[in-house]
Amino acid sequence: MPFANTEIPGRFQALLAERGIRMTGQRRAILNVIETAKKHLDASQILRRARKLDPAIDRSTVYRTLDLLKRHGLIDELDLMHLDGEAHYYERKLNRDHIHMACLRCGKITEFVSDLFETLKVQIEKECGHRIVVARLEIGGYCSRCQT
Amino acid sequence: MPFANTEIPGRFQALLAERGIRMTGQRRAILNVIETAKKHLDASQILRRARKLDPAIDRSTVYRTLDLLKRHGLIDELDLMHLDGEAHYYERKLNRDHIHMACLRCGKITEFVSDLFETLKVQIEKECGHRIVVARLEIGGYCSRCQT
DNA sequence: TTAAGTGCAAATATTTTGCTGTCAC
DNA sequence: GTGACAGCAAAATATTTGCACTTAA
Repeated sequence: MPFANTEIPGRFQALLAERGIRMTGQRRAILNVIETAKKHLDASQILRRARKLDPAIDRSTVYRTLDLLKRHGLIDELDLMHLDGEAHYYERKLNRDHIHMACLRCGKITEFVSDLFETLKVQIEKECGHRIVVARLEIGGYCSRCQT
Repeated sequence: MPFANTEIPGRFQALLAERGIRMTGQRRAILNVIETAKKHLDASQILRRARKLDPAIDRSTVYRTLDLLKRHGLIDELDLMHLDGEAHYYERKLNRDHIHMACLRCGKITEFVSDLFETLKVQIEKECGHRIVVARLEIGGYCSRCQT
């Protein structure tokens, strides 16, 4: 197979290489899972999917890699209102923060970008003299389909 | 501004009584701790303080009471960017949501309210057709004293 | 070569649950 | 009196760590 999925040079790999971070098969698998995920995954789900690419991969490697990516600002950690247990969810950090809304009835997660949110962050930085590194706006409520 | 708490103690008790919730010595102790707290407390800290009022109180009673208060919308659960472990922090829910900003270096938590935040919530409700029950904006960054 | 990374097993941390006896109403 | 609540112990869930072996650079 000329193009195995581990060969897809994702953005993560390039960014980590730039910083001199060592690349391993396990990390490639985990990065691949996160980069191609179509929904928010928690550590267990990432482990399960990564094992399809590299069956021997260990749970602690997943946690260590998530920690690495967090420290390098490549992923965001979400709580999603703890709709389902206390696990954290992870997603690639994009240029723009987005807001997560969790439906308390059906569990659906809706994402949302907002200029007003960006303005709010700037206002906070100005008024408080804080430098914002990460901003997480999570909302719990009822989506349009679940309202009584 | 943080904990601008001008309300009379015992407000929780009154609100719970209104709803026909049974009042026990243990609950009174826990409510008292949360109502008089001057900083955000996690479950273990609440337990420790509540035991000064009622030494036999159990950890599971604390969790069950916190759950009760959450369900009745009397307290908010915070993560505070998981600055110190994975525990949750609790605070009385006030009329107005406030934003929590955690300094990633010194750990200081700063709170503030913002009209723009209120506007943003209204905008989200309108544009997405969601009904917001709880909105949590948590920010990690560096406070004015900790900036390099 | 060798520091960084990994697997494994055990430890920690946080929260939840089953059960039985107790107490607020 | 009775249904809600509490204490206890054990389980469940989520994450971290120590250590010896392996591997990327």
